[in-house]
Amino acid sequence: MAGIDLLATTSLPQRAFYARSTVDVARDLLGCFLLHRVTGEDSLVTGRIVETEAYPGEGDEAAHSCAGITPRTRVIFGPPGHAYVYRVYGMHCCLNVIAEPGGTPGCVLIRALEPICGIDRMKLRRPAARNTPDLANGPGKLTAAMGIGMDRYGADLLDGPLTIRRPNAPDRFAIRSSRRIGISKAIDLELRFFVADNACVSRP
DNA sequence: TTCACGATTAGCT
DNA sequence: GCTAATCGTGAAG
Repeated sequence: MAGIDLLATTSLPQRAFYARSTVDVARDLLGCFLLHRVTGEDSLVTGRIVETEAYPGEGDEAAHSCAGITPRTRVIFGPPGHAYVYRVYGMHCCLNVIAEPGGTPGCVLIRALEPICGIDRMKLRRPAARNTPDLANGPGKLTAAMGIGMDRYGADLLDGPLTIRRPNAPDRFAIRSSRRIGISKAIDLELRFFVADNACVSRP
């Protein structure tokens, strides 16, 4: 089974992996695997991260943490390696990974996944998807496919139902960058990173 | 209390 | 390419 193989060929990054610059974490998360044990389900759903965006908290007008510590953004100022989940447009959830040492804001938006395990359950949660790449090729799509909701706000990615694992022998792939998508401030910064020529990226 | 606005998606022209 | 759907958040009054 693919799930068992994944646990043998990948490992859980230490806290220090996340306590680095937001841009470094955003680039290094490409090719890593996101695993989720959905409440009420007995097996994991997993996907390979193929697209991310960096939101360095300091000096980035587009970052939510730019507003300072509020009930919604407090987790961004907390220890790294935790999940920042927020709701956009009143209907979709987006998943971020907290980066930088504790106290320094910074997070990485996970924008797209290549579905790996639990594809049948992803399809049930994403009836609008016409094919497998469409299941998680967008920030709102991947949280729906993976069953990730606001109940994962602040979840520790090193210990809990939501984890990220790195390949022990990373395969070589080209990384491309571009401007971030869907924002109106700091639009010139090239802080979006994605795997080149991957069918599951939200846009080439 | 009120109000404007999204780190989006799906469906239609 | 255009737009409706839909509501929490944060800033202003």
